Order: sequence, then structure tokens, then C-alpha cells
Amino acid sequence: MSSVTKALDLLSHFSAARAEIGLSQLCRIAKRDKATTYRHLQALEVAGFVEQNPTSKQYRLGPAVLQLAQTREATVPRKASTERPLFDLTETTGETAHVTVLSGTKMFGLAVCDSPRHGTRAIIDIDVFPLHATASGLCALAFGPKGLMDVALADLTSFTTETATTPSALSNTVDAIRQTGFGRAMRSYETEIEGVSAPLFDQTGQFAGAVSVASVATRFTPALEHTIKEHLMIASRDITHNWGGTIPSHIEGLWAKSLTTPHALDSTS
Amino acid sequence: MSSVTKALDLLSHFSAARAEIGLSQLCRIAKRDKATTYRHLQALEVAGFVEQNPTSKQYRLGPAVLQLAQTREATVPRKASTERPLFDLTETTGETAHVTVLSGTKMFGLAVCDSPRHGTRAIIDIDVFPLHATASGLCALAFGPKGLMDVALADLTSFTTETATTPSALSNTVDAIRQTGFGRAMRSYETEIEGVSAPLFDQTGQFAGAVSVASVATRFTPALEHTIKEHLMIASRDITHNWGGTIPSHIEGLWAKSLTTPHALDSTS
DNA sequence: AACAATGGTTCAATATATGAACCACCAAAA
DNA sequence: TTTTGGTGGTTCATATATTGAACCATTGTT
Repeated sequence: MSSVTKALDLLSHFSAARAEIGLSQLCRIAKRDKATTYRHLQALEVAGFVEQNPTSKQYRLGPAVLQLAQTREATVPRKASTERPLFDLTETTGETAHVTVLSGTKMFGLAVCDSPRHGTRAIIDIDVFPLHATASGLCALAFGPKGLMDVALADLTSFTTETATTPSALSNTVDAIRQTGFGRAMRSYETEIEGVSAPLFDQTGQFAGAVSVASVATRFTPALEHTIKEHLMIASRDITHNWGGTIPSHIEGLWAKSLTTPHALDSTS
Repeated sequence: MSSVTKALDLLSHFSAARAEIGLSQLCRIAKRDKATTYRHLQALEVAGFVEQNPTSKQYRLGPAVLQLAQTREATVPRKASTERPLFDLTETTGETAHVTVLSGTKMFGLAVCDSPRHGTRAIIDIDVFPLHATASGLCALAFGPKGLMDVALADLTSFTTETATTPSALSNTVDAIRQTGFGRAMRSYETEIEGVSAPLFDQTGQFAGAVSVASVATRFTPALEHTIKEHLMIASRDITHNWGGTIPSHIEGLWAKSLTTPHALDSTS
């Protein structure tokens, strides 16, 4: 482990919950020597990555990180950082995958990656994803801001016979998603498409969008669903990470549970 | 120079203008060995501070900085607390305003507010403000920690014909600022920009940064200067207050004097 | 006054960083 | 096809920069 890595690792111990950390305390947390830690903090301080509260002598994150974040935000658009995870997702599942972002009260398509494997495949060509009928939209209703449900209820357009067109039906669907951590749209937008999606989070910890796989219904087996969910988790973690966020632990918990327990949904096949 | 410092220093070469940098290029810019730079980049990459564009192999800032910035913002909301005063300052003066913070021996840009009023306006796009050539930097020399002058004297880069490039010239400039309480950079960093700034103080009563207005030289009249100074005082008190500090009474005294007495500078018009 | 914290410092031992030279690869010339 | 000049990446002997036990100076508590 290089000294650079060790020094950078110190930064990871700062969080909203632990904003200021003293030297000795940091040594305990990071399980490291005091002299070394001190010197690393010095180096981080001259670079502006940490600064010292002059009164308490405790260290906290410095202004340099703001600058870097500004540059990163200005130069690396969200879309670009989804491309690799999306590509991997498509490769491993063999199905078309896409990313949607929540902007205001609408879910917009941000990026798509078509699978070259099958002759028939889902074609994603919509701009705004209906909240009540698509996996991404339902994901937003389940994990996004509260006000979203009212917006969804205002337009319960029926796309297929499976579309939830009553408040109670929609409510039930969303509740089910809150149990599993995965958005599911079973032929509710297009008759031959099964959609599965996982939520994405930004650096504020807020729901920011969804990553989804759209599979042709005829080949959507429980086994495929399981595979898709596994790789959706990976993609979601990846993209969320790229956006500066982390998957909330309760979502991770839901995922873990819904992948290990005998699947209620799968037994319907 | 520790290897940690060297590695962190690499990050400072990324900017909006230079978002992606290749290994060789970075070596030239940073004037450093390739093998070492490579290893440092590796360490930075593992920590998420940089990432590599998979196709071009170039490096760019990574997602980790977003997370750090988020916690910094959440816990030390300095930036947030400057936004209102900055906005007001821009509104009342019609000129671009910005806030810089002193961290170690460098003045970092923290926040900018562009004036929408004029077609031509100052664009603030520097990360580290030269101590000897900018209003903020001179403010730091005048009211900041003592050791700062030595640092400034070590680099008297000439940006324009007006830049103070000799110790005595710089000393005179700083002395003048100590008389008025306002930093002044008259075309000393960019030929067409006049900068005025006021110091900011933190909860310990120490100099912590500066709030500045950058005006296009051609419309910088004595009347405008007077207006700017009036509102700089307000902004400085505001921001300092938000940071838990108070303006030292001697600074208040300087301000009162320099705004009521017949202005030496103004009479030049 | 003794104690137990804290932040900060020292110095010999050595682990770790270093960089000249190297390879593999690519694209444009020759 | 070979050459050239540019990448990114790797090696290894050298020695320099890092390390941590033990230390000091302060501070607040018992």
C-alpha cells in the first residue's frame, strides 16, 4: 500500500456524520500510526484537501475538494459515465439496457445500449418514460420524491391490458417494488416487453434515476430475471458511484433479500 | 516534497479547460518523471480521484471528489453561505463578484456570481489566485498571516505591465491596502480588469478569505468604485458573520475612513 | 498532584519511492 | 515494409523518503 493510497484513504473517514476528526481519533478509526497519520494530514492540508479547525485542532475536509468537484461536474457529463456499466449490463444479460434520469417530475431517457445478441429485442425510443407504466417510472415512484405519486395519478393512460390504471392498482405495484428494491413493468407499457430496473442515486443521496433492462417477454424466464437483477445491482452501484453517490443500505438490504429468498414472482411461471 | 503532496499536486492540473490529460502530457505539465507519475495516477485511480477514459487512455477527475465535496458542503457550508451575499453584491454593482478562501498559503476560488447585466464582464476561471497580482491575493498579504509575504515573494510572475514584480513595489501596494481596508488590483492580473476586494474573517478572528468584485476597466469610474466598496463592506460583514466571525474593529475603522474622506484615488478622474 | 487524554516531534532503521532505460503498441511517414 | 515518433505501461538496482516507538508539551479531569 503506497503512502499516497494511505493518505487518500484517510479522507474516506470523513462523512456528514463525522465531519471533524482529531488526530488520535483518526488514528484509531483508520488503525494507523500517529506520526504517519500526522504527516499525511499535513500533506493533505497543504493541498487544501483537509483543513484544521483552529480552535478544536480537529481536521475536516478542505476547500480543494469543492474545486475538483466543480471541474468534474463541468467536464464529465452524467451520460458518459453510464456508458461502460450499460455496455457491461447488455453484454451479460444479452438484453437491451437503458438509463433514465429524473428531472423535475419526469423520467427522461439518458442513454441506451442495444443488445446485438438476439434478432428480436426491445427498442427504446421514448423520451419521457410514463411513471405508472414503465419499470423506471415505477422505480421513481417507489424511491423518488413523495410528490411524484400525485403527478403519476394525474395521468393513468392505459398502454396495454396490464397497465395499472387505478390508484389502488398503482399503489399495490409500487408497494411491491418497495419490498424488492427492483422496478418491474410486466407488459404494462408494451405487450411483448418485460422491464426490470434498479434505482440510481446522486451525491446528495437522493433518487436520481434508474437503470433498466427491457427483455422480450417470450424469453423472460425466472432464471433470466435472476441474472438481470444480479447485474442490475452491479450496474446501479457502478453508475451511482460515478455520480458521486452510494446505494442506501436499506436498498442493498432489499436486494440481498429479494435475490436469496424463494421468489414469489418467479413461482408464477 | 512528500510523495503524497506530489500525487495530490497532479490533481491541480485538471481544469474545465483541460479536462482529460494523458500520462505523457501530464508529465510535461507537472515536470515529473513518467514512472512516478504513473504510479501516483494509479494510486489516485484506486481511490477514485481520477479515472481513465477507456478509449483514449487519458485521465480525468474521478467520482470520489463529488462525494468529498458533498460532505464538505454538508458539514462546512461555507460556500452555501456566500451565495446570497454574492448574489446581492452582483445585483447592486452589476459586476462579477467572487469569493476566495485562504487554505494554507494559497487563495482558492470558492464561489463566483456572474453579472447578467453587461455584455462584457469579467470571467473568473482561475483556481488559485496569485497573491501578488489579484485583489484577493493582495488582501491576503495585507491582512492574512505574516508568513504569506515570503511565499508571495517567491513567485512574482508578471501577468501584465502593471503587475508588481519587485519586493518594494509589492510592499508599497500591500501597505496602501492596509491603509484603506480594501484590496485593489488595477489591471495587474488581466489588462482589462480592475479588481476590488474586502477581507473575510472566520470564527477565530483570523483572515479567512476575501470577497471581490472584478470590473471591466473601461467602465470602472470613481463613482462605481465607491458603490462597489460600499457593497463589498456589506457582503464582507454578511459572509464573515455566516462563517461565525466578526469584522475586526480596526478594519471597520479603515473602511469608514476610506469611504468618507476625499478619496485620493477618486480625485484622479 | 497525579492522571489521561490530546496534538505534535524526534531519529535510527529500513521499507518504499524513484527514474533511466526498457517494452509493446499505434499511426503517420518514408 | 520499414522507419520514425508518439503513446501507455513496466522493470530493477539505487538511495531517498517513509516509518513508528518513544518522546515532549498542553490541556482538562479526578
